[in-house]
Amino acid sequence: MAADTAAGIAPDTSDFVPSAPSTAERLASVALDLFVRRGYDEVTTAEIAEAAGVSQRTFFRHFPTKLDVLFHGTEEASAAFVEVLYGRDPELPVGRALVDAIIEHDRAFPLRPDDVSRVLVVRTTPSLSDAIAAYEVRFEGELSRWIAQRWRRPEDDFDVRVLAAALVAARRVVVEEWSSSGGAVDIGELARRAIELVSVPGAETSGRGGASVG
Amino acid sequence: MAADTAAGIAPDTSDFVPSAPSTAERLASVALDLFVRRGYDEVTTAEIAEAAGVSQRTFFRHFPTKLDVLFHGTEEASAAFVEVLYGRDPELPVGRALVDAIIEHDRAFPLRPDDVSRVLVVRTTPSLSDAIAAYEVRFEGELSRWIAQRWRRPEDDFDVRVLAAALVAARRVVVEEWSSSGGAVDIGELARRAIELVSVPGAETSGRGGASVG
DNA sequence: ACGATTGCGTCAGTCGATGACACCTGTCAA
DNA sequence: TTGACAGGTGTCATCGACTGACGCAATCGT
Repeated sequence: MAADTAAGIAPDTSDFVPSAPSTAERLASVALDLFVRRGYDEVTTAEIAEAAGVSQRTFFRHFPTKLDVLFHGTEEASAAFVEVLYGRDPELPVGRALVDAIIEHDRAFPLRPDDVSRVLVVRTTPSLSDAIAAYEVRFEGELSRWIAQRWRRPEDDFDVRVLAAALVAARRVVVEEWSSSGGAVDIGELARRAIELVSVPGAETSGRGGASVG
Repeated sequence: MAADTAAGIAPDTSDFVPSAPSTAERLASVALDLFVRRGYDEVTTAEIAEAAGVSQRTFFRHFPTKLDVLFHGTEEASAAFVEVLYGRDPELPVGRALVDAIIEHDRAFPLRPDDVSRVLVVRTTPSLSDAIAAYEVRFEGELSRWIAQRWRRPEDDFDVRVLAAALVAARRVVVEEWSSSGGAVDIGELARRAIELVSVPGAETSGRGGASVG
């Protein structure tokens, strides 16, 4: 029966119709809509599946967990951010480069309506703020790799891990503050301020000055 | 339930028998043992309940979630740490006071066998590291209050939240590093090093110097 | 002694998540 | 054309965390 909506369009070799959302797309879209209207916890995966016209089993074939359907579509932005990060001038201090990356990424990936909805859902669901924290921690590894490369130190170096953890945490607060304003405030300004608080500007350069890292 | 250990002493005029573990105590003890032996994910709440001689329903009457049974007994230490924190000299810079608190708390609450087991369980259960992150975030609020008081700023001040988040994250790495060594390394040294990396020493005092925070 | 509280058992049910099996459809090679 | 194969799906059954409702028994306060 799902073939009616999806496969029915496939043989259509004429002009491509952008309105041929995949099952995953439909699930994510419908889910976000339901989450916004009734709250994350009040919506069951079975409901989402039904609203998308598929079985619950199919839901879980596309999204390993309920949380993943909420974050569908954010992976590209995350990956892009990492890329921007590695694109920064290796001579810049870590903090400065991170601020630059946040600003540039904001330009390349401005807030979309779906992002705003997502933030709304997260902010109105206490149990989700925990999940967010867990999500963020995964980014720590990524940032550790980046810092380790710049400092020419191993990834699991204590200093590297500490700074990565601190920066990820600071960035989380920045994004929180920013997204709770709906993207109105200048994220670059927030980032600059936050990172000045957390890392000594100029103390660590690409080669690591070692000034304050005793 | 707490009556057995604390208030239970009042009516108990005879000798107090320490070998009268409450149901919660028994559940937690049995659970930790099972977790260590077979892994957190391989042990069901029903098993824990059975091993403790109660029904599964009773398990959930004592512990809202499976995670809570693992962390049973850590609340006191956490509360004590907060107390130590507020006991620091208000004139000390935030970073320095935090390091002091970590050291003093370590002296007052050295690692117990159960703590070591807990760390082992957490470290061998990937899905739990996420949960840990979530747990840690709750501490952020506490630290925000503390910093806000020292800086005489509101709790939800941006700078306060950033520093709190960064410090909690740094502390998490410190505790990770320390507990993965079984408590062998000097946690004070780790803490000092980590916090020097994250906050400018001497830059912010009780009144906030504002030197590098502008 | 009596009503209230507390602790627990039992039963049934919800919800997230997974495994097993079968079906249908499109593709590609023989 | 035929047949093997893969991808996406439905159905059924089940697990495991967790909750609500009801009832029983020991204990506690007055």
